[in-house]
Amino acid sequence: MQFDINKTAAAPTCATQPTELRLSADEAARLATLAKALGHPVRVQIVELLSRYGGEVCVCDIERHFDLAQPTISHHLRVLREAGIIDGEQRGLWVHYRVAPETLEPLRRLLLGLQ
Amino acid sequence: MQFDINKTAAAPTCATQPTELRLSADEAARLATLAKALGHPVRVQIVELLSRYGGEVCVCDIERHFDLAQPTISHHLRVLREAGIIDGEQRGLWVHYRVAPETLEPLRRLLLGLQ
DNA sequence: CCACTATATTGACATTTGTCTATATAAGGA
DNA sequence: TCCTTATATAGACAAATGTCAATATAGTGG
Repeated sequence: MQFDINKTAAAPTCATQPTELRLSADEAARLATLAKALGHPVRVQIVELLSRYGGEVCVCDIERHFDLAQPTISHHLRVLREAGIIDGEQRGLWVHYRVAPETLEPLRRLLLGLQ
Repeated sequence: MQFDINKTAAAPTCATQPTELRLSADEAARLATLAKALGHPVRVQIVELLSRYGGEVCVCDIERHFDLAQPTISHHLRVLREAGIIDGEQRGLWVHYRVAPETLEPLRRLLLGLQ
């Protein structure tokens, strides 16, 4: 066995207090999922739009606002739906979407806490 | 020229009112950038942590909370920094990060509007 | 049952993201 | 000046994302 004869004096240590996480891994993952679902301009527009026309917005109307193929809009609606941020309801041939009001509450609380 | 003799009766149309976007493309893009930067559990944890220890958190401390290689943490800090959500300041060998309080305001307002 | 319409799904493909290892940079102390 | 440490950057690579064309699904009405 050898001594480490080249060992130098201990480096100065960082002066800050050690911190602790408050969010569980699950909470952080849930918040990240919500934020990620809002992380595209088209989805931001869709959610903002739905929020102002409570429950009465048809996919055929949403599509008009974007220069994107229909399956692309359908994809963005699915991302929001799977995150629980919006809900769709069939009405005859059409589907109407609305914002699910409770879903974004944890993210809202996070952002208010960061203030 | 031909008549379309197979033309059927007009389909029923969707009964909902046409809607309008309120966000400009730039506003939507900015909001999406902020949300996307928060769209990873590690970044959610980092921002929540920084918000509770205002301006006094060393990278060396942040790293301790995650089972990830140092460059990976550095990458997440960079994503948050480039979105303007956090700022870093060199302190000797160390770098301290803090939340930039104004940056997330537009996202906060969006979420409050969705309530 | 058949034709038509609105929306969703599938599959392909380029781009972006998250992670790592290796290396660079910059600050401090001997 | 040289060594050590903290953090950042570069590069590689697998996985996820955004887009489209093609197709499937489901509802309406003849």
